[in-house]
Amino acid sequence: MPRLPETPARLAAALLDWYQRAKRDLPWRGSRDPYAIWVSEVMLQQTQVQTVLGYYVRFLRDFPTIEALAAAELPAVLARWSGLGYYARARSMHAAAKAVVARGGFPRSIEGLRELPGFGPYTAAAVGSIAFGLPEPAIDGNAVRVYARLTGLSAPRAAAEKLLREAARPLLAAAPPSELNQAVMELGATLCAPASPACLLCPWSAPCRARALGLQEAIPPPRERPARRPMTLAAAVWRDARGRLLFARRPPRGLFGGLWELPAVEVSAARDGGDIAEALAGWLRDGLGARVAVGERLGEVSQQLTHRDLRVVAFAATGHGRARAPASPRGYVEARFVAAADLTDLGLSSVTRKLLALPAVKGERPSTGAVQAIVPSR
DNA sequence: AAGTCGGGGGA
DNA sequence: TCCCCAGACTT
Repeated sequence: MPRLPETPARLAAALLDWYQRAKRDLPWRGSRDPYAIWVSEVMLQQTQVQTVLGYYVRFLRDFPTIEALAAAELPAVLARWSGLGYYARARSMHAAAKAVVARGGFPRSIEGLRELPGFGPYTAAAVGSIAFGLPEPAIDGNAVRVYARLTGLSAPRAAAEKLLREAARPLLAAAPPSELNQAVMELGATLCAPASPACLLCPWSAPCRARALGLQEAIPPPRERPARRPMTLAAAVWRDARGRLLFARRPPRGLFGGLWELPAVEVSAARDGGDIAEALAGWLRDGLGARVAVGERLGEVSQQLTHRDLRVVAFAATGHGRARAPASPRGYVEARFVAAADLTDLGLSSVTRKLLALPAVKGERPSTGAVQAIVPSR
């Protein structure tokens, strides 16, 4: 069990003195609104401050209160989340907003908060301490690094989290919980960095056990991460006579759950050009029941995910006669043709935005005649 | 306990 | 290219 190297009172005093001088001015700092604090905590999960800033301001502008969020439709919420990633966060937040409004306000205990969708150990502690002053250590990636170095604990992150939460608990009784938790995370985000920590500026450098041992760069050990597997998709760029593009909505769970995208099918990564087009043609016929031909290859985009190396190849699809959106697209919940002006209302992933930005996709016009039809292979 | 789930910043 | 980011949820 890791132990604090100093009295909680002294550690807290040194940290808070530094925090008052060094803290960054961020939009959610100083807000007393539990809803605004909660929104920031959810957006900041696995996401750096810099990335969140713009999303946070726009989200609170469109959903200024928890009542507004609870009353909104999920597609509008996903549209505001578009590009931020980990879309389950938006789905959970919407569900939790409904629950909070229904019960007349946030629970005021850690256990109560933990019952809300999307409230794990960290988020419950962060919202509980910052909004309600509950003395619960908020253990995020920054806090693990700071506390592990302070106490000299060298253990894998999963095990370290629980141990450090208990080791840090006395600190939360020695200072205002809101300030203390935020100060630890600020320290981890600005000075106590994963590599090359700025120990000379750190308020805890004197008591820091890792520094005393010269192990500040070795603690905590790097996280094991799974290999990225390649994944190749073929996407159809299919316009109706009015130039609207066909989009399909993915099922609510799983990768890109609930988002809209150009209808696509996964193909073997080993296939190249012609083969991918053939696979797409077969899927358009069998999976969409679409009477279309696959035409020109319009380009490709790629996107690195945590565990996947995503590559999407876009092909023009050309219909015979009047275009009609498929009623039951395989692998999707629904499909419809969407005008360019209406795209801002849809939750789109970043890779879909990249596809739409391809010159050959943007510039493609409704086709009027001859296409290079590709006969699906059996 | 291990996988899954996005996307980007910074070295 | 690699590591990580104010993690949660499923299996």
